[in-house]
Amino acid sequence: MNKQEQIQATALRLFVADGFHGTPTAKIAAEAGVANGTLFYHYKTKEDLVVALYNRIKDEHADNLQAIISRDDFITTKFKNIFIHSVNWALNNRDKFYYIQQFNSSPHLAQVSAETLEQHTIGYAGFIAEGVKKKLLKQQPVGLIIAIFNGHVYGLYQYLTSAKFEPEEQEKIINEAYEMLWDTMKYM
Amino acid sequence: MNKQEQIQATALRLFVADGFHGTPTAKIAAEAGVANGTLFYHYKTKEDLVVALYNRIKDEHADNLQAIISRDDFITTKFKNIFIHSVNWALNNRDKFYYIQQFNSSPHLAQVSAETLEQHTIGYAGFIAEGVKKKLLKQQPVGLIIAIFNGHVYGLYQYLTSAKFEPEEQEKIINEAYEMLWDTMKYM
Amino acid sequence: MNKQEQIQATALRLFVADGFHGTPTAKIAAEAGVANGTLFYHYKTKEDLVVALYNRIKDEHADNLQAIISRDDFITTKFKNIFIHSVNWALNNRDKFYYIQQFNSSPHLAQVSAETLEQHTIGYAGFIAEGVKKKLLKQQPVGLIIAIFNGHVYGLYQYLTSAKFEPEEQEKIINEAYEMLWDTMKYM
Amino acid sequence: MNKQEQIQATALRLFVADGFHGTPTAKIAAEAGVANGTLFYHYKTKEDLVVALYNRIKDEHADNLQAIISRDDFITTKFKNIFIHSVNWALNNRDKFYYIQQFNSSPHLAQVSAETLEQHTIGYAGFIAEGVKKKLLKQQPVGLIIAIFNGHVYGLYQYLTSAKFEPEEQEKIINEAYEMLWDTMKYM
DNA sequence: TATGAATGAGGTTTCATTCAT
DNA sequence: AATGAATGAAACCTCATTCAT
Repeated sequence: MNKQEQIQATALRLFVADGFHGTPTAKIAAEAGVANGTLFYHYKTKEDLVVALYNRIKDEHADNLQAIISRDDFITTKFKNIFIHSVNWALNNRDKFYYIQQFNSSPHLAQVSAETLEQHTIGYAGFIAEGVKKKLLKQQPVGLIIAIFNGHVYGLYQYLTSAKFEPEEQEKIINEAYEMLWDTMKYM
Repeated sequence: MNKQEQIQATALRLFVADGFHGTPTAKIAAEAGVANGTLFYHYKTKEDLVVALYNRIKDEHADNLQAIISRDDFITTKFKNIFIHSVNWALNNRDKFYYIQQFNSSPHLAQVSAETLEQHTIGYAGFIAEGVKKKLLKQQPVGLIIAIFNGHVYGLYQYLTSAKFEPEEQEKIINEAYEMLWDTMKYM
Repeated sequence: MNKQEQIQATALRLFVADGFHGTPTAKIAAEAGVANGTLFYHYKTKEDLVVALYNRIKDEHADNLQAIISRDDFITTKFKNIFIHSVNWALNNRDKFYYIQQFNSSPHLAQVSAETLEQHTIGYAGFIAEGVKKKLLKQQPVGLIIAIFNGHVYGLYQYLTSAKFEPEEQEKIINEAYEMLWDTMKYM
Repeated sequence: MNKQEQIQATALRLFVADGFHGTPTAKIAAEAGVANGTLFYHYKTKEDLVVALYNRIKDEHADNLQAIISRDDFITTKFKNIFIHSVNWALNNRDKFYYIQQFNSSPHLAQVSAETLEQHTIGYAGFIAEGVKKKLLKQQPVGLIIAIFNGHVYGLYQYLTSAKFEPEEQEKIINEAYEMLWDTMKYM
């Protein structure tokens, strides 16, 4: 892990624990084991670091989804896999998921160009559009379907993290939540 | 509007625009038209102001919902009304809705006692529990239903604010989204 | 002397001794006996302080000259008095005079509007124009005469400060330098 | 142009535009097209670069004057040539001339030994002394004459750079300013 | 109840300089 | 002779908070 990665990993941990503004750059540098100036050698400003971290996580998640979308499965299978994967990714990467939420409801979001934001959902949107076109999904705008899909993931995540569930229990809940989502999404 | 209210109204506007930490107390005071010290006369600390604002908005929203719940309607009607009202409230009070999100995904949340948080959903939870018991809603934990309900509201809100819709168009979308939600929630 | 004046007086002393950039704001505050933040309460930035100091000294000097110009003397007498006064002012306020030089040959000068700069010479320029018109001074552009006048003052100042002269000796040199200047300036 | 010269040329340009302290070494290196470390390979410190640049310019100017002084002309002709040349050099090398002013009114000046400073005027001073001795110039101390001479050059320069003059107009002004200077300097 | 000058701890950022390559 | 990543001291500035009025 090079210094840039050390900085990003430490920043993620601290941002999630204390918030963007609750985390001094000096603390990030210290805990990452680099000098104060090194952080600013790699990121022009603190804001730069915040945004870079966001983009990296988004990219990482988008790449994962892309891998699922590219697989040679039925659309309905893909749809389920995307849901299951998204929820599990969120649960297994709570810091990253929380960071994305935090970032999305902060003024930092304005620093990310609409273009960049769109690219994070591009493969995804194409896939949903196909599902709508083939009348496997409800005849609603792609944007609406994605938004509700994400809301569903978010709601389920909130529930699962509000208490401690056993692995099997958790799996069962996810599957049931998927059935509920499918009731919402399926054509007819 | 007295000075306290001026301060809260200004704080809300600025917090939403620039974030909690992007908004100095001095700026709030200046734009509220009061002296620097006045803010601290009414709120012991900045954090106090942040939390007081959160609680006031939450209370306001909870009171609205309670009014709907208390009406002498069928449960299913109430359910729909709550959804419609929640979405419309969010759309008509974007600053307040955004503020709640922002607050929820920030370390400030820890300042609010679990007790206080619970009180905001108490009437609401009872109503859902009744729906489950009477087999009008899916046989799932109340917490899960509420979480998914909120996720649905949130997803729809995101969609409706991602572009400019005409009033009638918006209303139509909300109704369709409600149908989708109902598909998820209804028993059988 | 209020805090603002303490800050300006200390800043002048330190800027002259160590230069603008060689003088930390923290040092100014400390030696002025005020808190660090107090400096920034009165001057938005360090640059602000630098410019305010410049303007105050310029104003002070311009007021002095104006007093001489306003006296009911012959123009030639005024001319001599202005020269003598300027040189003596420079010698008795070395810090201020040096500060002006330092400022004039620094990028800070660009922060002062042309308008402000002009106001510092306005009474002065009118007086020279009158002398030219009445054929007491050489028939040259007012700007050129002022520039050479200032150059002469500056040159004499440099000489007088290059070594230690006795008061009478100094007075004699100033008078002789005035005669030299007058040879340059007089009509015919 | 080798790397050292690139660095000096870039440094001059940037120092004049932004001041010594307004110009980071990193910027000099970048704009000179060399690596950060290269600057420090050639100059031990930034101060070293600043002083080296000063000395190089001073030497260059002194060499020019020496060439004029060495010519087999009448003293009065030399005197005029030195003045004309000095003004023209300043006008044609505004960056260098400005740099010298800036340096002279900065704490950097203290880094240059008195000895070095003297060497820059040595030939010059001898020539003036001769003029005084031969009663071609006023019977005043050499130092005073040089100081006023320089003040005159400086004043004229200020005037000529305060506005845009046509070449012929400029030449005429310089000649008239010379006549004014000569009125000051000439014996009787 | 309200003010606003004053505070000082602490934050982000800059930048001359070093050093392994 | 040249590089550029890394450094850390120190700079400027912000801002929540206090307090005498």
